[in-house]
Amino acid sequence: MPELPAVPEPVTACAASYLQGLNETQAEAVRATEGPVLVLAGAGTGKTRVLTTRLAHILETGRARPWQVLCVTFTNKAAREMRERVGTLLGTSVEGWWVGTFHAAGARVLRAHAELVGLQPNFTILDADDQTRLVKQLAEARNIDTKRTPPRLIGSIIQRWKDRGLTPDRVTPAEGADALDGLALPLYAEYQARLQALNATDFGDLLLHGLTLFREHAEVAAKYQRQFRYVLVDEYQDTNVAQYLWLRALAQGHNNLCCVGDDDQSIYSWRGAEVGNILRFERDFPGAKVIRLECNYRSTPHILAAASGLIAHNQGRLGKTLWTTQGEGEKVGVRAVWDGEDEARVVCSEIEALRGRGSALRDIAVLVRAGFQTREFEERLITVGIPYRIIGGARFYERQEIRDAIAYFRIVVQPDDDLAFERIVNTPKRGLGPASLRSVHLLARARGVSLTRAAALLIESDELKPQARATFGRLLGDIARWREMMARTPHTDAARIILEESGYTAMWQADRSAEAAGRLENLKELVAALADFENIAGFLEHVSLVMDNDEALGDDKVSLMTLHAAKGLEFDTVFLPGWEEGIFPNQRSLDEGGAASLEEERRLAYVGLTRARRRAIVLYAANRMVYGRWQNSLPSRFVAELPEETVTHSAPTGLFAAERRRGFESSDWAPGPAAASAPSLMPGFAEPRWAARNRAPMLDGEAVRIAARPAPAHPFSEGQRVFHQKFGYGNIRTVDGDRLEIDFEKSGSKTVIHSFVQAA
DNA sequence: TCCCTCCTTGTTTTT
DNA sequence: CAAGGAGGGA
Repeated sequence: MPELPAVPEPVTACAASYLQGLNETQAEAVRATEGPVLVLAGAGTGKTRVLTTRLAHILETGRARPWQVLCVTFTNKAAREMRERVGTLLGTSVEGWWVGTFHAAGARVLRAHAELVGLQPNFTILDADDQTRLVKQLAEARNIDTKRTPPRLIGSIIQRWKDRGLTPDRVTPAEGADALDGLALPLYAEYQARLQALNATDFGDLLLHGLTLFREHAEVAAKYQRQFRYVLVDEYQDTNVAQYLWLRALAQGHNNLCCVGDDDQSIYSWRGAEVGNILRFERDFPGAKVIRLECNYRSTPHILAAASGLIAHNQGRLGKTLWTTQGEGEKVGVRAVWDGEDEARVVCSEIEALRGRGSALRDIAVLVRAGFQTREFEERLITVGIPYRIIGGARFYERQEIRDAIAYFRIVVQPDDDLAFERIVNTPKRGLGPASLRSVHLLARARGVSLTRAAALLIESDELKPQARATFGRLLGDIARWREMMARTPHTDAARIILEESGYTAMWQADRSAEAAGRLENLKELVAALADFENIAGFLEHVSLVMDNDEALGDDKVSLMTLHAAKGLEFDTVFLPGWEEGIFPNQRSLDEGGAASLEEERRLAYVGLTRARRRAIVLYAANRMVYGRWQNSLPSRFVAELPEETVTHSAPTGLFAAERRRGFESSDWAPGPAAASAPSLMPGFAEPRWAARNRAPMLDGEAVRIAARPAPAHPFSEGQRVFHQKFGYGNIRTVDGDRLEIDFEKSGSKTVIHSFVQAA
């Protein structure tokens, strides 16, 4: 560890109470209210604290009233935290304040002036799924081969333009001609026209329309510029061009813009974030004050030095020197393993060891580069019976059943919602196939009316086959009836009745697949969630903007997630598996973005390391199954970039012979002699048949722990039928203590711990 | 309309 | 290898 600067003096005398406990730099960032300020906040330096205190300070000192401060973050989670902390700090409710996500603030501005950009104030906000379906329709109408040019790709190109603040008319002809051979730009224009016709926006529009609004209606821009005396921004390194322009437009009046961020944690360039925004801040806002928060309150010196040494390999950065007052702690473990299975085994036995020493599982995380890597860990965790949760993945409202249910609510509240209509018209199956729908579409297009309207017209005619006609009639009748019911029935009841009468619930009840039970659970949860809202319309209003799936971190479980999902979180112990060339840094990323992408991958590694409070363990495997093929892998270049004095290497004998010259064996991770000679100590686990000879020896006495595990009482017995979240239904073949061998109907025979199954 | 088979394609993802 | 989509056949 390099020499440490002096411990910052805590702010005490004469300071307002909310400044208590801040260090001098943090307090400076709070007090520097006037003019543009960039707070470069390294990982774990208390940036949220600074931001919330700053807001409190502005209000407490009477510099502004609550509605005169705009405070934006990226995620609902961050926004929620901000609101809670400010509320606590000031002892007031923050209801109605401008504290929220970019998109929520954007929507709020837009709702107030929707007509000025050709929308009605009650416009709907579409999500990614709706967008893609819309793009697909438009592409098909143009006879574009959607197999060769996937709608998703077109959608993402449109999204990137929006990220850059470009409406179709502002995309340069050259660029337009370039994108998908000139296909994308006209589709973008059509897409925007279609959204307008649907009275809908996508997420990008919430800001993009705002830009148009400010540009074309100076009086509106001026109103907000006057109103927002202070503008505060979190995670500034993640802003895209549109957000930058939007902020700049709003902050222009008083020029009191405070952006907090860390260029070293910029990991979202691939979705439009511009590191340039933060790097350029001083040029964009002349006279800007830059304050660096460099005192880290989270990690041990070794972890910090490892992360700092690694990130120092990046060129384009503003540079910070993080330091801490904490005592030494453990070095970062760097551990070589044989293959992915071995990796999962090693991590899990370490977790068991930590648990044995009194660590809570909630303080442990496994952070991977890509989602698929969690699978091996899941399997192993299930096998040894360690509870875990996966953070990220499919969000609650993105699940099929939730989206279907919401589409039902949407069509009832707003019968002209074509996207909702299409979604539910034949779900559950009613026999309304593409053939009958085609006539509805044709009529809708010809008359310029919504699909619901068109269907209503059609059933008055003999256009349709009698059966389709009757079915449409029934559906439209149902929708009208539900609509009426909503007016006089408590909305949670109404929701449940809609899902039942539509046959949607029954559809899943009849489904024998493994997920059906879970989906019904989710539907129940959805109905329960409705209780938090005044009515269904209010719920729909919020659902697209503020429904996330943050599983409470409260339960005592190990967390599994991607490095991206880990940003902003911290854990005592962090496992960082898969540090191999090709996986991390990710090959695809490198191929696409070259040197810039390598730097972003490195920042990702930096984010990963700095999540750890006390322990970080990096792992890499000698062999990895990639797309069903075994291949040898090389340790990630990032491994070599960790300063030697901050890490402890270890590898089982025989692995990575070349690296051993760098002193791999002299390590406290190395297996003891007993383990080294006991490859057969692996009850129940198949040797990789292709390499049994070289198998890495058993480590950490894991076999002993498995054998010695006591068998707690549980209610399961042989032959019993059970249900498992992941594997579905099955019958218990044998019971071995707390381990059950189960023949699953869908997934074959698996050994699982009893706590993961329930009686079926 | 449904089911089966073949083929393609495999990062990260908020709002 | 595994999953999801598309297309063909019954």
